[in-house]
Amino acid sequence: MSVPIPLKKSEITDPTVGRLVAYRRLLQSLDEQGVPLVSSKDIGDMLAIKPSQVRKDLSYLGEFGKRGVGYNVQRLLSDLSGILAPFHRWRAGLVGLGRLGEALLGYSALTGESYDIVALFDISPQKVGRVVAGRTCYHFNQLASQILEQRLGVLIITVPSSAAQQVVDVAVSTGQIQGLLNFSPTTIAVPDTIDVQYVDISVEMEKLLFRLKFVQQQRQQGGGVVQ
Amino acid sequence: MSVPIPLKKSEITDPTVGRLVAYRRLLQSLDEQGVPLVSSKDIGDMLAIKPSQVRKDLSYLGEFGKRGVGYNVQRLLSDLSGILAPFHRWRAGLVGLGRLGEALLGYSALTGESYDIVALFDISPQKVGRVVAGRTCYHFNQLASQILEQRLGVLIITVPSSAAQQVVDVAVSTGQIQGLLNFSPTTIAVPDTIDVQYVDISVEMEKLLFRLKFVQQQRQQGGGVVQ
DNA sequence: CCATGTGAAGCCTTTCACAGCT
DNA sequence: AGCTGTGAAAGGCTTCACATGG
Repeated sequence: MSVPIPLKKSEITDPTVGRLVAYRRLLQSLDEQGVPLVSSKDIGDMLAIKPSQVRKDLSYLGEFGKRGVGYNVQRLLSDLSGILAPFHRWRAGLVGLGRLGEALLGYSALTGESYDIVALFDISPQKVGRVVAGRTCYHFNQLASQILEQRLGVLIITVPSSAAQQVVDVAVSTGQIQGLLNFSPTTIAVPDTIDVQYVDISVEMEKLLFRLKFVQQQRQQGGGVVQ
Repeated sequence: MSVPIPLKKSEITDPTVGRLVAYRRLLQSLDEQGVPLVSSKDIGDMLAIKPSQVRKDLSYLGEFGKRGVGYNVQRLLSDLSGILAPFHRWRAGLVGLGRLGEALLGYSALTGESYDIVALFDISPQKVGRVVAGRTCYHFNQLASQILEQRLGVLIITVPSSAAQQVVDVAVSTGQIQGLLNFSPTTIAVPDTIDVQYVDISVEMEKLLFRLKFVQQQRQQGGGVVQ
C-alpha cells in the first residue's frame, strides 16, 4: 500500500516511546519560543531525565545531533514527529459517555495528530442521539455496525468495569478493531491479535500513596528507633 | 501514633504495588461471589499475569498460601488491604475543576479507602463557591491557606499545563504537601522531598498507536504472528 | 500429587564512560 | 573544548525450575 518508513527496527520500546512524546512536546514549545538549539543536558534538565537517557533514546532514530553543539530544534521536532506519526490517522471510537468519557472528548491533549475520535457510544437514552463536538452518539447495539461502517481501528473504553468485557467482545467480533485504550479498572480478555493499553487511574494513586507511606515510616523512625 | 505495620521492608516496588492493587480488586469480587480459595494460576489467568509473578509478588508480604491448596480468599484480601492501607486516610485536594477534574471527582475508582478528596480549587468565578458532592470549591488564591488549614497531604493536579508549575510552587511552599498526582501533560519541578506520580493520558495513547504501527508494518510485509 | 515460595537465570532498561566529530 | 553516539556495565524486573510442605 505505501512505502515502509525507515524505522531503525523496533528497538524502540514502550518507555522510550513515552519519552519521545515528551521530547516532542518540549521541542514544540521551544520552537514556538524561537530557540534554535538544545543539548541533551538541556532536555534532561527540563524533563527530569538523565542526558545519557535522552541521547540513547534519540540514537534509536538515527544521528540527528551535532557533536560539540547539540540538536537543531526544528529538525529534531520534525524528525520526531515523523517517527511517531502513524501510517494514516486512526479513526477512533469512544465507548461510554460518562464523566470520564466526556472529559476525554474535551481534553485537548487527546486531540492529537495521530487520530480522530469520530464516533461515540453509550447505553443511556439521554446520551444516544446527542451530538457532542460534531460526533454523534450511537447506542451500544450499533457498536458493531458502526465500527465496520466507519472503519474504526481503535476504541477508547470508558464504561464501568462491569460492562467492559461485553463491549470488548462485541468490538473484537467485528475483526476491524486493532487496539484498545482501556480506562476501566479491570482486565479484559482479547485475542492476541489485539493490543490493549491500560490506564488505571486509581492504581497510579495507590502507587503514590504507597511510596509516601514508606517515606513517613522512615521519618517517624528518623532520629532513633521509634517503635 | 499508630501500630507499625510489619512490612517486610520495601523490596515492594512500583510495578508490584500496581499488581497488588489489581489482586485486591479481584479478591474483593471473588469474595463477594463466595469463592473460598484461589491459586496463583487462577489469579494469573484472570488478570493476564504469569502465576510465578503472582507468587513472587505475594511472597514479599509473607507466606499466606497453603502448598498444594492455594490462597484463602478472605485472608489474602484482608492481608493485602492491610499492606496497601496508609497509616491514616490521606486528605487530598483537587486543583482544577475542568472536565477532567469533575470526572475524577465523580469517578468511583478514585474514591478509595486510602484517601478523601476534601477540597477543590479553581480560578473560574463560576466554579469558586460551588459545592460539588459536599466539597467546597475555593479560589486558587486560597490554595496555600486551605492546604494548611485543612492539612492536605496530597494534591491532584488537573489544571492546564501552563498553570501547573505555578500551582505546584504555591502548594509546595506550604511545606504541608507530600505527594502530587499530576494529570497535566508537563513535567513539574519539585524539591526531592515531594513525590510526584504522573498520569499522562495522551502518552498512553501514543504508546498504543506506535505499537500498532509496527504490527501493521509486519502485516504489510507479509508477517504472520503478532505479539 | 499439587501448588507455594524462592534462589538463580534471563531479559530488559538505565547509566556510565569514553571515543569521535565539530 | 564541548557534546554527541554507543558499547559495556550496572541495575531492576520477570520468569524459570525445583525444593518444600500440605
